[in-house]
Amino acid sequence: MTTATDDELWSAIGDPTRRRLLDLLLESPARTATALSDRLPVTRQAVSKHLGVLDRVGLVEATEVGREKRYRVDQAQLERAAAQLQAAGEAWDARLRRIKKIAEAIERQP
Amino acid sequence: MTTATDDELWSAIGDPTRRRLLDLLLESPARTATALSDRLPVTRQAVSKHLGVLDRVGLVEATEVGREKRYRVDQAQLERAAAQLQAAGEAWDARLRRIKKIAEAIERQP
DNA sequence: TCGCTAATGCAACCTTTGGTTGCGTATTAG
DNA sequence: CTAATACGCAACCAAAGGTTGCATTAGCGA
Repeated sequence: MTTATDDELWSAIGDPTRRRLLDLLLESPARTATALSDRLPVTRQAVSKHLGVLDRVGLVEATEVGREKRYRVDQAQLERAAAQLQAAGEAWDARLRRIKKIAEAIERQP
Repeated sequence: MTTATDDELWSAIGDPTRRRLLDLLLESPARTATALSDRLPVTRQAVSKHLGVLDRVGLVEATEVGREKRYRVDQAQLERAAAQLQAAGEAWDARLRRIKKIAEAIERQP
């Protein structure tokens, strides 16, 4: 149920800082690494590395404007990621329910 | 939207090996660390450490039987985690939709 | 135009964490 | 009783998140 491609996306959005980065980019697009680092408890370089990761998996894209580099979220990709999160949650939920049923069935016949 | 407690659970289920571990424990409960490591590409010690993490956040619990220690999933806790996953996915989805609407509205008025 | 400031990128380094190997201890099987 | 098995602890390794320091380049005001 957890494929290799899954893991790539997971590790990308699995990091708290990267999640907050995506969050910030969603509420105000086209921000630069420096601007983003102002709103996070980490340095610009850390932010820059994270943006690099997000860029490599295609969750964000950047356009260079003069001396600054503005990032924005790739909506389609993030939608894919969000869908996978929901699916993962639902999958576990379903399995838990199945197991709970089995457990109850066993309890009913001593 | 992403609280501190969130992060604890995220980091617990954010690791691929831990996710597979939970998966294995769901399909056949009360397995030992050694048995679990047989079905994973890592050593018993690695599995043991992961089980320690999962135990600390309350996702699994262990009962000692003689020389072995059997682990099982805490259903209530995993349900909480699964719910958070779904919620996170839905939250991002909702924000994306909102932004998409705004973008379209802007495009319609030149 | 000149020089200063602001935004990036690159590199070295530290720390945490997932992972391994090796060893010692305890419990169970023969 | 002895041997095999399940576990825990400790040292060690590599990758990843994070920091500091420095070099580079683009914009802006005098």
